[in-house]
Amino acid sequence: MNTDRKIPDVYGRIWATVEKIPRGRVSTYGTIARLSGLPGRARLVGYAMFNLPEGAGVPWHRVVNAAGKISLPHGRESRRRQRLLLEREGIAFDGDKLDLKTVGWPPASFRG
DNA sequence: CTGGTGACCATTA
DNA sequence: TTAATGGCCACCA
Repeated sequence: MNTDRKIPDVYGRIWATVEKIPRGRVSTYGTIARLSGLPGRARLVGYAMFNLPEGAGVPWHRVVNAAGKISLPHGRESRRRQRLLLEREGIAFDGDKLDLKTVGWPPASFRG
């Protein structure tokens, strides 16, 4: 394969995990990191999202922080777009945050 | 090499 | 509840 790739394949692994988030659900940076085999590297997931090319087909909007809030800074266009895309999928917001217990993925009942 | 930054998170107080 | 702290690691000047 490609032994002299410039982009770390962890990016591709992270993006592949994000693609698994079903419509109407959200996951967190830490969870994506863990499911990608990169426990404790939540910041790397944020970095991978930041460097995500547009039109890649990755549902980046379904990734929020552990507090259940959109992590993009205020005033940024993509922040408003993320909220819009989530509400479009039927996700309800209470102020700035959503309920991870309800719309979080994987669901809490995953275990067992 | 060093130091700063960031779409993070768990712990502690 | 908020705030501070340490850990994490790719990238850049």
